[in-house]
Amino acid sequence: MPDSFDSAAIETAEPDCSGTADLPRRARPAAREAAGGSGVVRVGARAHYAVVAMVELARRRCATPTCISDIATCADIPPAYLEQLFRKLRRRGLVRSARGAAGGYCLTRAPEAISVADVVAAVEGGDGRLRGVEGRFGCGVVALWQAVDAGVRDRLARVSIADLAAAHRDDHP
Amino acid sequence: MPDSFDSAAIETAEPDCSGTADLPRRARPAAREAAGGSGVVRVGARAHYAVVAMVELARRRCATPTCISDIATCADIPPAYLEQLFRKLRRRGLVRSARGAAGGYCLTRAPEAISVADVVAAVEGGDGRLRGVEGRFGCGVVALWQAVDAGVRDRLARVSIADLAAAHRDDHP
DNA sequence: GACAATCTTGACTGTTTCGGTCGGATATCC
DNA sequence: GGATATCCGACCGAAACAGTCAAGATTGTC
Repeated sequence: MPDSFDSAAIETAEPDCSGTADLPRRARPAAREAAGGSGVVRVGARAHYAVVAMVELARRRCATPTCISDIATCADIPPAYLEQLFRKLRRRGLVRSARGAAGGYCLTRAPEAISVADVVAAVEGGDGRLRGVEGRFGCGVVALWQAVDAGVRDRLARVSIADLAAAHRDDHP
Repeated sequence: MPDSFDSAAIETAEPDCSGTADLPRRARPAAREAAGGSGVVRVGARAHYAVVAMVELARRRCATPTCISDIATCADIPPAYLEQLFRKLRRRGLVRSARGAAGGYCLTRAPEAISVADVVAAVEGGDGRLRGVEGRFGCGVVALWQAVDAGVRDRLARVSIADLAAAHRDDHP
């Protein structure tokens, strides 16, 4: 992992990834929003779900495809919602799908070759650069926003799904 | 300016800050949203307006307070909207207000002592840390989001309103 | 003191985004 | 052919966002 973001500072709540198939799915916290503390960085459920799902997919070896409900129950993500996320991931060529019985998804590349930036861009519809504020009054201000965004994009591009999977394995050995 | 975010790469569209008091105010682009290119950094109108307004306030020397309509017309911000932004800035102690005729706002501290992070936090209601995703499944993922957010906050804390005002002066000498 | 300029406050509105769901169609394995 | 999966689009409620409005309070100026 290039940058050391200390994952040791986070409390480890073991997700109990096997016997929670029939917990009250409606009673879970509906809004899992993540508005930013900085007021500029905002990680929504979409991006978070997508990255977690990809990490989960990386943990399973790609011999046989993994179905959505597996990952959904394991990572506690609404299956129907995860489905439409995987659709976007597939359209971006990050996962491959197998239809029909015993179907599912698996990564198209090695997890080392998939960056978090890739995943987020796929699911957020990120077409690239910072939109909306370009070329307006306060050029210096706009330049700042763009520089910040570029920095974040650069950072996310340097972290791979494999990195996160390894960190996850360190937390839950 | 600590970090060099190249403001020279931005085209300079002179805002013509004097004779535009009566342009068709309703006909301007209504939605000035700024969703992020990285999918994680999002600068909305609130934060952008607030920073621009503070820079504009820093450009005027604080001998006499500046009224909202001045800044609003100059920076092309809806006055009524700017007003409620200044309210939040005042509650955070970033600006001081003078009521009555010939009233207005001015900075409470030197612009060198006000960071962009201060302004954004004031106007976004940012109470500090990244909310929402803490302590959930995918600890490594959460740690990444938090690290990114901390990096951005740190960067914004290192850029002062005076820095931006100077950059603006360089663009429009 | 009247007047005008300005801040102060809260409520209000219309649009967009977000998180999530639903129903059906299609493909594949047993 | 049935069970199991992906696929697809439409739909929904709630929240956030950008912006407006209509009062009232306060002060300088004439």
